[in-house]
Amino acid sequence: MSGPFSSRLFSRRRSFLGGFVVGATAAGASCLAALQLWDRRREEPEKSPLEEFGFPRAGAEVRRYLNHALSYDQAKKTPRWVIEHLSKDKLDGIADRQHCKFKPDPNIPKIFSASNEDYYKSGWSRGHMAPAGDNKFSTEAMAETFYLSNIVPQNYENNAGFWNRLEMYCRDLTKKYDDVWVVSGPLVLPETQEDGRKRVSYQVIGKDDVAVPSHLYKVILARQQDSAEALAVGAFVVPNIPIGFDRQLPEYQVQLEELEKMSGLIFFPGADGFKDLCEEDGCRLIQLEEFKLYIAGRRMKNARNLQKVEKIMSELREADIKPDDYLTSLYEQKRKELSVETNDQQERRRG
DNA sequence: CGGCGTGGTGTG
DNA sequence: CACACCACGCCG
Repeated sequence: MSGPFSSRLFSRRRSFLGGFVVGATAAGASCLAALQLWDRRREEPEKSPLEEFGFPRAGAEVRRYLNHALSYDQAKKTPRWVIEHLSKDKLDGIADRQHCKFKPDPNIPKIFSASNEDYYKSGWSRGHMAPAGDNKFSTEAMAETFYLSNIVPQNYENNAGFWNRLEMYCRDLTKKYDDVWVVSGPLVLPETQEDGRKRVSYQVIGKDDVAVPSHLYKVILARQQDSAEALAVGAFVVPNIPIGFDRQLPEYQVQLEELEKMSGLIFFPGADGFKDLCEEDGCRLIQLEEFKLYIAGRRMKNARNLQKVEKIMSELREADIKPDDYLTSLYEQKRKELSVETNDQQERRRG
């Protein structure tokens, strides 16, 4: 009689895991490797001719990282979906993207992986699905978002503009809701041709043929703790092209079921009775002036000399944007700080 | 916040 | 000497 460790049971499990290591820890990896070796030895005598070379397999279904999980599309060399959890405390930290590098995900077999060269001079930027900025609490977690398994080819302007504003909006939701879950991913949607027929076609880039999505989607699920109110959900489909600041988020909202039909995914199978996020919240994205003020603030923090500091302020003036209190105080603080340094340098030079 | 390109240094 | 890599500076 076969016990719980019968080769049959292991065989099923192995095919589910696809032979790849699932999980982020080295300990888990070596443990699974040991199981696979043991499994293969046990299986050997029972193999039927059909099984000799193994059955086709999809590879790892789900990969888990510190603050996100994803399903990887081995043909397109991009994720199918990426899910992450946001909360106020996770957005607070000192992790710095300047020390991060885009690189192939070491957990994904090379033949199924994209490389940086695929993106280089392709005309497309490397767009995060789980954003780096959601992981300021941990340098490790932030570094993991730079794995190319979390990246899709994205229009530059879209990435820095509309998609960036959408990501900021998701982070902003944590001020209003205790828990926010975000699912992001690429789509290749059919287009109607001149003859009226519909066709799916998409560009691929680099020697690895990384698929360029026609659209990106986001599903946002928000929950208020200690509240009897239903979960709020919003689904959005965004074309992978430049989108100006005059565009608002509700213009890109779709019914959750519509997106499920397009993507082939059921997003939150365990939940129902959703309220509409945009009816609940308004779904207001940051406007151009606010955006430029924010950028100016970031630049001000990084400024290394007085010349840069003044340049930031004069550029705002040219754009006819009045600095807010935050930027003004940052400016004065920075100016004081840098002029002190200049004095120190002068003293050192003298003596 | 989101990205890119380049020039200097390290390496075989 | 050619190449890889990283720090830094640049842009929206």
